[in-house]
Amino acid sequence: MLQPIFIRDNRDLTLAGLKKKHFKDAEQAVDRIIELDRLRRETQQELDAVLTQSNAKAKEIGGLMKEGKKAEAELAKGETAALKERSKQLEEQHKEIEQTLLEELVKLPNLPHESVPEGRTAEDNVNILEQGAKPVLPAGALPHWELIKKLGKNLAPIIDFELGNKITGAGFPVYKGKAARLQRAMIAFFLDEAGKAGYTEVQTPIVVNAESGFATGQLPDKEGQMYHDAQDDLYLIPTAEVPVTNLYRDVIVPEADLPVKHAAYTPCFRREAGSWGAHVRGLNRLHQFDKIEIVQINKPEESYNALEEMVGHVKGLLEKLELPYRILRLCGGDMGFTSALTYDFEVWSAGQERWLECSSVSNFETYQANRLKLRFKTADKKTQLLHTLNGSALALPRILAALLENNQQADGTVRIPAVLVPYCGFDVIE
RNA sequence: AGAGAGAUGGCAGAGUGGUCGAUUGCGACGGUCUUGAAAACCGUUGACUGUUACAGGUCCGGGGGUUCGAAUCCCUCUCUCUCUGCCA
Repeated sequence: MLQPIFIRDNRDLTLAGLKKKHFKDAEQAVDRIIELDRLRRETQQELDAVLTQSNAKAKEIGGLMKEGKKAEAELAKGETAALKERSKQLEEQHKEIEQTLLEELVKLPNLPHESVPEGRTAEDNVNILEQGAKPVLPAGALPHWELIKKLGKNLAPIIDFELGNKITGAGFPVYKGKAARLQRAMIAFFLDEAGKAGYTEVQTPIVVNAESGFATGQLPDKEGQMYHDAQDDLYLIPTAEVPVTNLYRDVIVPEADLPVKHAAYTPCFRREAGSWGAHVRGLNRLHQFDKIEIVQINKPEESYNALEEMVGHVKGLLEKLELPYRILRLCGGDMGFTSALTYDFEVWSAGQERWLECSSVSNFETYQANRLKLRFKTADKKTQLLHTLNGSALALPRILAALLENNQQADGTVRIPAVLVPYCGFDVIE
């Protein structure tokens, strides 16, 4: 959430940023916020003045009572009625204005960093790096949803969508045998790599309350994308970003503890309402998937270095997995609501001859921190909002798809990259 | 799930209607002393809002109420602890 004080001091900057994100009716929204903020302060000042008077009166009466001057005290009491009524009125007004202001603020997305390219759709994202050679597949190579049917011997298919349909529904596959083992291996590998890079592992709940959803920006913006348990008003997390970042809700972090770096493995749940189509076969889009997330909390002046460090970490993972990938700097129109700068990683899926998004690394600057009330104390003892960042390192299903497809061999088996062999205990899936 | 107790500043822990934003202890920070450190002593030490800066205002789990005045009384919600039940 943007701060009203920033918006009022930087109206043109705000408008330019919103335009880059293709936010509709920005001028109207911004001016309404500025006006509401002015009203809020005006009402606050008037209310404060009334409260000052009534506080003084109450003290005066207290003094009189102590001295036993009952008659005078009673007289003074009579003078408080008008003040009381006025303060009640103003308080109500103030509360209402504040509520409206919050509702309006919540509608504004984060402002993009200056390096964010102009553009409206994924077509306009800027390819900043392409790394690794696309493999040349043997004759008869298949996309993963075909390939899995031929793998697993008596367990075939090793990834079973039909079984998932039976016990839950579409988008909830069942992994069997070496597919299950390979996923477990990747989880351990990714967590170990994060640990080596200084990220402290955490295990958090995977259902969260509405406050948590609000603080990281999923609510109210993405309400319909999360599974919701109405009975207890809890949400299944769409990403570990939500619980991990919320560990620091309402926290003033000692400067010496910065940067905070965490890694977490969790299942992720996404309703993906209305996004099913021809391109989402197999593992390409699921309602439940596993992901290792890295999260950083850092001082404003350090956060873009941290972002680069996170990008470097994800690059390292893909290179160790021997997967060709590219990095895109997302354009204003394609970025997330809460992000100031996002890099997407896409892995080459040779069986489909497509790029698949497998990681998204973002700096949210103070947008989440403002909602989280996540701050630190500067050397001159001022409290200041921190910056939050996160990235996938990595999301499993599309990595799994790429591993299966890219490593198909002429004999129909799949080779496992060397780095995972110690983790899974086999070097080929047949 | 049933019965009872509780929720106060970084922590511990006072405060049951009137200068209480809150006694005290610990911790932290600054200073004196010391070759240095410890000890001792002195001082400082919450957040939000607001102002050019003061001032002012709000916050004692959340919300509501009583009162001229609430950390203190009432209602309600949430959470925690103890006992009983159930249970991976």
